[in-house]
Amino acid sequence: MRYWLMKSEPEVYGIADLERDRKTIWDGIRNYQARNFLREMQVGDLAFFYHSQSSPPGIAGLMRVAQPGIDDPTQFDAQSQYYDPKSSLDSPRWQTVRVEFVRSFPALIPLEQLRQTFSAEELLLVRRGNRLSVMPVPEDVAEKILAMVGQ
DNA sequence: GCCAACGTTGGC
DNA sequence: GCCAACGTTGGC
Repeated sequence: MRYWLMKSEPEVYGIADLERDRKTIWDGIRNYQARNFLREMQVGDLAFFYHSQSSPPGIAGLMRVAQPGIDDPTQFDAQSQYYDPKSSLDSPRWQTVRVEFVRSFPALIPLEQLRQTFSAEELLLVRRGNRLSVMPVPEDVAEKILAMVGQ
């Protein structure tokens, strides 16, 4: 099983929103490294839903990749804050995935706990200065995270 | 609100 | 291709 971690600000779109919607397009990623990870995703991959810019920040739940290889529609939308005039229908620049809700964790796993448990080598998230919003999580680390919430 | 750590842009 | 300036992310 392949695992990922994806960040979102719960004030903008949190795990509760995904639970309500069941599925969503993970749009608005405008960072090449994050986009490259999105391009690698396959149907059935699992992704931790991370709440950033919140108090405390941490992992709030789990989702599954339902449809990979989607051209992010917001790049073509001149009204969108994610509009990219350098992108075109002929050569879209930004790809993403549709994710589906799996579960909300009974309690958020705080970033602080993740820092105490994993090294920067094990989990990119806890690397100093890390700002990447989409990243892989090694399988053994993912299993330990799931064990923390008794899954 | 501050600021460290990046990523991007653009002049040269 | 270098690198200074600027913009953004995200923890605190």
